[in-house]
Amino acid sequence: MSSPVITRFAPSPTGYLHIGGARTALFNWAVAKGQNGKMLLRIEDTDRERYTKGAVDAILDGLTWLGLTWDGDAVSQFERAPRHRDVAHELLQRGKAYHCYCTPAELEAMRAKAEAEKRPIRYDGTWRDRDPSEAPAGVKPVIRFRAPQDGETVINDHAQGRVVIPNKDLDDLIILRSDGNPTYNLSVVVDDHDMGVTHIIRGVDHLTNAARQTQIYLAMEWAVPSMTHVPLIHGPDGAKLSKRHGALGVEAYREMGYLPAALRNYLARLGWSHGDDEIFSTAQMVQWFSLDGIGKSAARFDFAKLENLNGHYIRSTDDAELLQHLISFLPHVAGGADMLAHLDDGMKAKLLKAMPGLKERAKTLVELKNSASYLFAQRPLKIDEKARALLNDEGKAALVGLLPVLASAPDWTAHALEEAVKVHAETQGQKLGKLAQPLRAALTGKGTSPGIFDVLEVLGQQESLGRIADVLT
RNA sequence: GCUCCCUUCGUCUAUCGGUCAGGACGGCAGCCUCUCACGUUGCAAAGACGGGUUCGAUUCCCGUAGGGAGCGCCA
Repeated sequence: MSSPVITRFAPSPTGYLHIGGARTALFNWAVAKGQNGKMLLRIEDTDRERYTKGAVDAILDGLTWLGLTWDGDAVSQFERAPRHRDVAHELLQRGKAYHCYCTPAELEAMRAKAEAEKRPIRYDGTWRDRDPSEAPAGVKPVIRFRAPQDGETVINDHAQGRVVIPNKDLDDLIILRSDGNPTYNLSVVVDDHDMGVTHIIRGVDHLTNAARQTQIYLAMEWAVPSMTHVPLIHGPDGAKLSKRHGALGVEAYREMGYLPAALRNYLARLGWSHGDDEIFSTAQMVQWFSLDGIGKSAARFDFAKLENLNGHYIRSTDDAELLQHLISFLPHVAGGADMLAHLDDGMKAKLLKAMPGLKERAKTLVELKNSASYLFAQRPLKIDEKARALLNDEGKAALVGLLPVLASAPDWTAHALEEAVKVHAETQGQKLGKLAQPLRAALTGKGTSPGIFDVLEVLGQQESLGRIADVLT
């Protein structure tokens, strides 16, 4: 019986779930699900100056929206500080750590000097072997880890391979601040150990930390977990993903109208692959997912591909389910609240009927919402004189003559109504569609059309339309 | 500056020494069509560069160039 797999996602509460973090969470989640293990959640909230409750909630909301569930309660790293302190002191007793009395000013000077002399910026070990009796009065010491100076530290990484870092390049890091609070690298090691984490999966930006953390594991004689450092996600221009690329947190993707399933699928394919498979269900992904499939190089975020994928998911989602997605999406988009206010049971039924036609041409929920807006539009619709002038009597007569045909249309979508017109036109040997075309162009300027349905409304046929509506509903 | 990592079509990627270097998005062209969309057919498009190893390198090794990450009493 092999030991259960325990992964963890450990974000710091920055106020949103970064898209890179979302992918990291997805990978952790997939590994845990696929191995029948657990994914734990730990909030790295030790920086109290930045901490806010809202920032934590944003992360939890993001994960929840994405459908990534965690096991047990979220662990607060801050609350575990006493335990971290204990370990720091144990390290002290083991001779693996020591007090350092350098002041921040001295350290700053040390760094400046090293930089000026173009030397690597590292702590010079002033207090590493100095007798504590020489400690200056009135200076609160920090505790530094006594890192090995010779040899090398090896990280056997599932994504990066065997990474070797010379120990001479790693200095004695502070593990306990002068105010008695632990620092990140210590806390992470202690927490991962105490939480029983077997697999650490995080961004490559932690690779150097992995080396320092490995040294701490070794000093405590703890088993080093399996490590996987996944490459970062870059913006479309190849630079680090940042604010100017628009979207940052997953809530932004939500607002842009992407479906969680589509985002999961897209994110999974960014840095990970399973042969030529592009579109797969989350269940399939979980089944296929393997740390070995993770690549080494950074990937650029491609909105066009995400959009294409999202369109696919919108089209293949069940109508009723898609309606639910749309409804829960509305509060997050401009103008959505207004639509939501008019969404009584009757409107829901109409929307549901219209869904087959609507979803075929929507790549995002925003587009779905916009194209559905004709159902909510204030009647009668407006038409300008220019457009009206373009309609000759022949065209009017032809369109009005279509009313009976429209009444027999199978559903409420503009598209379906147009199909009915088409069939009629073919049957009658008339090119009625051609008549509607110039009007549509005139109404819309260009681009998407309101459809025959709205065209008729514009023509002042509300009464007839009312009758059609009765027949249809 | 120092350490580590990366480099296949524009983008995401497949390939685990021998392939006409495959797929997807995007692009272009055609079909379908009253618009958009969907669908569909086809086309263009890649191994950064230079050395090795080998009968044979995209694949293994070294170097160069370019890119990225890290180097806090932040996480």
